[in-house]
Amino acid sequence: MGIAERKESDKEVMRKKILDSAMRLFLSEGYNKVSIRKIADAIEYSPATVYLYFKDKTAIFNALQKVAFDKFYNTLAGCLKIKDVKKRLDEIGELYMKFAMENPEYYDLMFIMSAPIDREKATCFMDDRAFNLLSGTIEEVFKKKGIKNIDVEATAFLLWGFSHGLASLIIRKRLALIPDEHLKGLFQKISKMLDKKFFQ
Amino acid sequence: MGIAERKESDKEVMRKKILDSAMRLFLSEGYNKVSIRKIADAIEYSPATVYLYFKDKTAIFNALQKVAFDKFYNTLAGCLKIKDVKKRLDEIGELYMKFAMENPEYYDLMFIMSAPIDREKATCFMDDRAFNLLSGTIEEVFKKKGIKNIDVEATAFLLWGFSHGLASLIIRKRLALIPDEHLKGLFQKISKMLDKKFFQ
DNA sequence: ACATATAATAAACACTGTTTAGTAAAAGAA
DNA sequence: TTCTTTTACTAAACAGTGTTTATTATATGT
Repeated sequence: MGIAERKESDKEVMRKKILDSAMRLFLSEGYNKVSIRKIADAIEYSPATVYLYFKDKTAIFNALQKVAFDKFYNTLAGCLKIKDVKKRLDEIGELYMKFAMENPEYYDLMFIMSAPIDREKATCFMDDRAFNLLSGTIEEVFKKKGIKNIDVEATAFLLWGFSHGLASLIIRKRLALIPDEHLKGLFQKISKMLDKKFFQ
Repeated sequence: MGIAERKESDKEVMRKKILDSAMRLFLSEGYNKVSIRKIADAIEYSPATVYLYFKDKTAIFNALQKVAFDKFYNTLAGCLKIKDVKKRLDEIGELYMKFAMENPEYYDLMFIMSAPIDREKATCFMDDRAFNLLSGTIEEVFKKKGIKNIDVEATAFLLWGFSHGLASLIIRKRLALIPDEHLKGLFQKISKMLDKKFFQ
């Protein structure tokens, strides 16, 4: 059955080709400017061919989202090289905002964009991996510091909620009137506040 | 100059007619499904006529955004009937989330949607009115409780950032896997945490 | 060599935002 | 009132969108 296998791998190659083009277009021009025709042009096939490999445009969207989540988790996982759990937690915050600011299109794709989402798949919930990394680290910090009366899940949601709130407001340009400098200072000030109140 | 005035008021009537139709369509079908042709159909004029009253679709978007911000501020201002400033602050939080959950399309329009935004206008920055209401109330609470070493602006951003983070994740269905019950409990838990740490 | 299954596509359908050129009615001037 | 000008409106077109269908050429299985 060598032919069937080769065909299967050909299909994979083609799918990857489509996704690569889609992601390139997506990152350079934004989601709403990615059309099936442009993707087809880029890979030098007809628009209809794309539909032989993906059910519709949202199937492509979902595949791209998976790519973004992988990149996102790999970035956050960079914190694991830091052994001090408190410093590791700080690093997660840093890496989270850095990722959002440097990869706004990826961030948009994962957490903001309103293209139809697979409610079946767990990926809509931040990506369990990343959330577990956060709450796991918080738990360790609490353990190390002997903090007992604070709910870990609630704290994780507070930190994530705030970070996402700020990141999404910035990405969607709702804080465009506030100078970058001021915003950065604000974020650091709030981080210190939270640190003082919750982790000491 | 009676004629010129009547013409001016006719123009206003027409603009309002367009916006009413646009908002109705917008609330019932979502922004991406509002087309100029549908608006034109609803008011029984040709699509081209719409362009005599609004430069383009984003001009309509901006006008609708203004309507949403007015409704939003009026809702939040309901907190002013409460005299106890601490309770008033709690009420702002309640009203904020209630507004977001009950009017997701308005909320989207104001804070999430990525249609081009007037960077000139202050409305992109939450709407100064609402933000001032929040930070003003926080300031009063701090004053009343004799709290001195906490930055008011930073605290306001923390509360807003967190609330918006959660609201936008819910509206864009990134928390769809978490049962409503659990989510509600989580929000209340976090509110109590913040209350204990920052306002007592 | 022939039949069948597969991969790819041209063309069409039903939409979208926006512009242009043309028309009919209203307003202003004589 | 008559004539000209301005205004309000629209049909039709342009260039784009996601998606489907019927058709063709090619590769596979017998």
